[in-house]
Amino acid sequence: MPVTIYDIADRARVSIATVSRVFNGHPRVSEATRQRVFSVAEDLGYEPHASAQSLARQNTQLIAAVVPMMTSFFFMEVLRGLQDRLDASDYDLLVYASRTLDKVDGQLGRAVQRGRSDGLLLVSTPMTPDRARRLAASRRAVVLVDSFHEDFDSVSVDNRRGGEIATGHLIERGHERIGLLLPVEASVPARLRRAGYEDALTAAALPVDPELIVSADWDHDHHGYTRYAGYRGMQLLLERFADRPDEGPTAVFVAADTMAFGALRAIQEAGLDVPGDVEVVGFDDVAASAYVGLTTLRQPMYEMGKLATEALLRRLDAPDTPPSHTVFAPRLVVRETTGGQVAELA
Amino acid sequence: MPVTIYDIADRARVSIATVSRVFNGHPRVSEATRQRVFSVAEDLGYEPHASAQSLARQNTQLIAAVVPMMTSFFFMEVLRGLQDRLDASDYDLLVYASRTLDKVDGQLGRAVQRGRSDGLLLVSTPMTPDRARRLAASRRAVVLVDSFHEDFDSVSVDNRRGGEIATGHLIERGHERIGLLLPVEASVPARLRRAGYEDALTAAALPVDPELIVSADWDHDHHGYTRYAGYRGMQLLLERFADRPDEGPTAVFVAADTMAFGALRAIQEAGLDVPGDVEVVGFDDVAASAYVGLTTLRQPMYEMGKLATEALLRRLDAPDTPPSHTVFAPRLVVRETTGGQVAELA
DNA sequence: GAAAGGATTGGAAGCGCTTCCGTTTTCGCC
DNA sequence: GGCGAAAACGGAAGCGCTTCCAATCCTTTC
Repeated sequence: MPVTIYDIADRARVSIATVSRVFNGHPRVSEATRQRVFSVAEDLGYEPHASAQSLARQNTQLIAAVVPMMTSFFFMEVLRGLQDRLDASDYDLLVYASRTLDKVDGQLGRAVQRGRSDGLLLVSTPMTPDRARRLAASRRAVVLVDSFHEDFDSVSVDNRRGGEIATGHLIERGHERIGLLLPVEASVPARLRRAGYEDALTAAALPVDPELIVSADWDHDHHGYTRYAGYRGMQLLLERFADRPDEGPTAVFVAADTMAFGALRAIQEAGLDVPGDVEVVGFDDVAASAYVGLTTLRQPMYEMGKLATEALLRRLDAPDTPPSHTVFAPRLVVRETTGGQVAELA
Repeated sequence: MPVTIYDIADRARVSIATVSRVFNGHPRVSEATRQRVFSVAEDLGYEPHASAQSLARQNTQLIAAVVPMMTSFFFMEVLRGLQDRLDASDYDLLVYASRTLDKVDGQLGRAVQRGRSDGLLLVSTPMTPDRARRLAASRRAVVLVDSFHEDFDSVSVDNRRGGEIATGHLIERGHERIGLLLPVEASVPARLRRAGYEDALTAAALPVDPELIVSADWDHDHHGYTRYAGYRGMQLLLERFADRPDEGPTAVFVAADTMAFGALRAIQEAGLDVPGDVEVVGFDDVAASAYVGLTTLRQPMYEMGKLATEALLRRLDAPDTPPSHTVFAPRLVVRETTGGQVAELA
């Protein structure tokens, strides 16, 4: 039933080798036979068999993206960038989306199976030495998005600088007691953002007060990048200073917008006003942030996805280039939560 | 360099047939050789070659999801459902995400290539006769999510009923002049929601006034499912009644939450209050809706993804069952924009 | 102790395509 | 018209695995 190159070869009175050459645009085929083969193929409704091609060519035309979808918005934007670039190539996309980081290794294993994909895009996946080893052993093209390892191409955002910018913005606005809300400790980007926070404080000769810092270590769903984590975290922070309000934070840097939404709610429930009593800065600039008027740091997620794909495609046909690392600086977007204007609609 | 079953066969002193049997859990293999083969395989770091397996078995262990990502939230939720169910199987997921519906046919073509995937999940893709033909011709397992065709399994939500519920809710709250904001006309779910809107009005003996209806036909990005489309649409609607305010709408049913956000902004900019002057109901219940307090209709997106996958897997090993159709009823979630309570946090 | 019968195993033919190596054609040119 | 080189094509060997069929090996059973 399914038509193969043999059927075409028969009907077009050529060998299968020639049919194959025609379909692969091989130059050494006469125009006449090329036409004939194409027309027979058309008649029979022939379509090459992807698996057979993969096996024979030893490549799959598939690239695999491994993505812990912690914040779905980040993921979506990166995916859009990916997909847009991929559309212009003839690779298809295999997605391994895990809800938590513990599943990543399992997914990685599947993605890396021989004959499954030609290249890997690892998004927001911390590079442990073990993972690095497995990836290297798989001898596959790999590009890291939103994480870093010197052996692999990477496209990321300067989280530390972002933390510094966010905190610096609050310092400039006159705050001295600045809270920090983080997801789980294990999150690498979060650690870097924290480092930036500390950098900014230190640069301004302000103390780093552990009392002002809360990590949502109890919340492992989505690795703490949740509205609830922000809500609870903010409550905890406020409770700490319940009996000595003037020592409490007058501003908070929340390491992720999704968390910031929860934090805003908690502040509101505590009877405080934003930005009147507490100013808030987030990180990510997810879609809802503009609507809510949240000041935040925008990561060029779409561009990151696009660039990463670009890098992967490049590496795919030049495997032995030394790794390249692209770092984007996040951009501060000032909105109402730090006294900015009501944002206009895009 | 890469190790194959031949290498294992050599070292384990068995034939490749036996190696294959061992790896496929074939019962007719003695325990002794099974052990031996496994241990050799372990030593050599053997891993089956996916493409070779696909070719030999005539199946790919891949399922393809074709998804126009009109509203990213909807897509993400469905994807989560998909992925969660798939994790428990040994299928991997190929994603064809197109930004617009015109690209769908191209993606479909790729997804449907022989030897690419075993089954297809079509999300939010209107079933034209042409598409139905192509799918049928591909002889592949197909499940439709958020769309319908009698020849294929489908999992969808009753959009018409949703429109009716939304409108009915507003009617119950005493409104008689109820606006309707739609994305592009072409959108099938939107058409159904509109039909439900008309049903509800008719059932309440209220007239259907075309002046109260606006379609964002100018906005083809994301098929009109954008905040901007809602913003502009609402402005248009308000402008229409600028000179005779008492004939204008006292409530609006917006066919998608993303659009509703824009509509809320437009209402606010017009100096009107929600819900005081205008009440608003959306559709979808995306993440931001709860935060904003938008009354809306919740689609069980996650469950739909999960169920669809379930159906696909079922069909994959019983291809000749008659198609099944699952319809979920959307659920009304009352929030502030129609005078509901401030929602508590999840 | 031999025949019957089931459990194990090996041989070999695919699965559908690519590509290396030659062989046959064709064509330009003296 | 004949020669050589380039162009066009065919044969056949893979790619790495599955699986049918037949051969071999053990147990049983009488």
